[in-house]
Amino acid sequence: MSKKYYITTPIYYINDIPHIGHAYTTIAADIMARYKRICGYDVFFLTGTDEHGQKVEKAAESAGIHPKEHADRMVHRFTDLWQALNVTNTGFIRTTEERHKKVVQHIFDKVKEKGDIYLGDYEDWYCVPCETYFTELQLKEGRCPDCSRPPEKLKEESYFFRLSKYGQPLLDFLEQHRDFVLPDIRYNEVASFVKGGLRDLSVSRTSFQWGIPIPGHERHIVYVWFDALTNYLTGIGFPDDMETFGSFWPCDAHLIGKDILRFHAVYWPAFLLSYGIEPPKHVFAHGWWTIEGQKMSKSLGNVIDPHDVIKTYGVDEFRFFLFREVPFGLDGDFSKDAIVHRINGDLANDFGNLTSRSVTMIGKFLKGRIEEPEIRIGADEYVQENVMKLIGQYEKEMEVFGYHKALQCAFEIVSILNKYIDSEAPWKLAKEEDRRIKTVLYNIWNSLRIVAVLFYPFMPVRSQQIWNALGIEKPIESVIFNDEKHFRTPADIAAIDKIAPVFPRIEG
RNA sequence: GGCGGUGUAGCUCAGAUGGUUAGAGCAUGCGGCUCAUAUCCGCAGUGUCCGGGGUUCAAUUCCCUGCACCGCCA
Repeated sequence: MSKKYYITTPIYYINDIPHIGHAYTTIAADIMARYKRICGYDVFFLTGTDEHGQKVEKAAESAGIHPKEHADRMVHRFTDLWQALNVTNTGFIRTTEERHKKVVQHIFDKVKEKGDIYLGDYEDWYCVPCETYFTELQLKEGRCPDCSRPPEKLKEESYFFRLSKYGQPLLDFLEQHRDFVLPDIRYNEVASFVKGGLRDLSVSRTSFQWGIPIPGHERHIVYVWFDALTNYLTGIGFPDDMETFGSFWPCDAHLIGKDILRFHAVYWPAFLLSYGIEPPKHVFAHGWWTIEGQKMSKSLGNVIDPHDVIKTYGVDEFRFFLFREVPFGLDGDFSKDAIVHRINGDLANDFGNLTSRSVTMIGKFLKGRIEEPEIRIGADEYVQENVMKLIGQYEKEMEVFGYHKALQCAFEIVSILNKYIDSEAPWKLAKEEDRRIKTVLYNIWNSLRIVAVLFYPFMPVRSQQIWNALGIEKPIESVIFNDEKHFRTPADIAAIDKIAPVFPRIEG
């Protein structure tokens, strides 16, 4: 049985227009999925859409259509984007699917039977003109924080999840799984929230109808998080296909934005503990992007459409930028200058130009053939040793979502190769008819082949182009990483000649 | 108000169980090469390592305190 890896993104709210934030999480998951695949894992990569709730109900109503139809119209915004971004998800879940409804109802029932869900009253402040609920604390001097009008107190019958009971179990779990919350700077946040005491959680609503009804009490609709989080179970076949489910659960990683950490790191494991399913292994919370130094917001009109970025700069360039520019987990700023700078500096000048000069030299000086080296000196060994060392570092970083550092390792190799070419000057060796030119270009060819693999999870299309330029025709996505980590004389490759720049400079 | 974090070169950041010249990338200046996408390589820098106090033979690194900013919670 092959090794299994299960990674997820959140399910995105169907009313949202996909932006850079959605793209960020999903690409992050895709990078890991691709990486794990070339490492030999059988990967389940799940994403999807959250399609229930009052806002969807209202949007559909004003459009004069059924909420499901509304969702059907909107879902393509996400699926189209994932296609455009070359995202290789293996599953896609919509919370309006029948299979999901069954799972939510099943879990709800069981947890209720166990006594962890009970019927009570949910009290909140409701601002009629704004049509929004607020908690006592959100009110400003007893008035609506948005419009300053006095809200009404509404009491609604609601089911509650006995979260209060899970404080200690959660603390125990956190204590035993110090790497449950990643990056570790977020761990304390979660632990102190739990230590602060947990209140029971309202998990149903009667104020709207668009959702999953509670069996036997259909006036009640399962409320957002209980419905949404359960998708991670539905997506891999729970409970009908327990064989698949059992092979992928516990989930290796839920990738999320830092805004929904509490739901994933506190509520979700609590639900699972109550039901009796092991919590996931890791929840990784990443940061937020600002745009040209400003918070992204509809009112500022600076929300970025990923399709536009792709059109202007290219898919791989976009994917690359997001993880090269900012350590994964921290906040970052997306700006035109920054992405152009990265493309020109890292990709065109360093990596792209390295590829060009290497390929041209192999074509010009060796007639496009890589042969077994006859002699080898210290400089040649230095390159091999460092490439090996950096591959090892890269692997370690990838294991812990250290994408930023993993890319640094790849660029360290690029830098070593540029220096190597400079110091060994193959064009001189060619003139002098020195046999060592074969050694130098052999090393360069091999290192570049490996670097392309290191870049592959981030830039699948460009990496393939580089492989092709190196005379390798097989699809890079089907490689076994372990087989590529060695220097070797290629047995069967196409003749190597010139290539057009893989990463053209952006002028202006 | 509580808890946690951050404050290091022009910019973005790394770093040391305390100890010789505190680092990287980018930006800047100078030099070199010509295989290459006017690309690459080398050299040169500059820093009161937030302020104050303490521990120590020795602190930017540990402790206390102040200031500033950020995150989570109330």
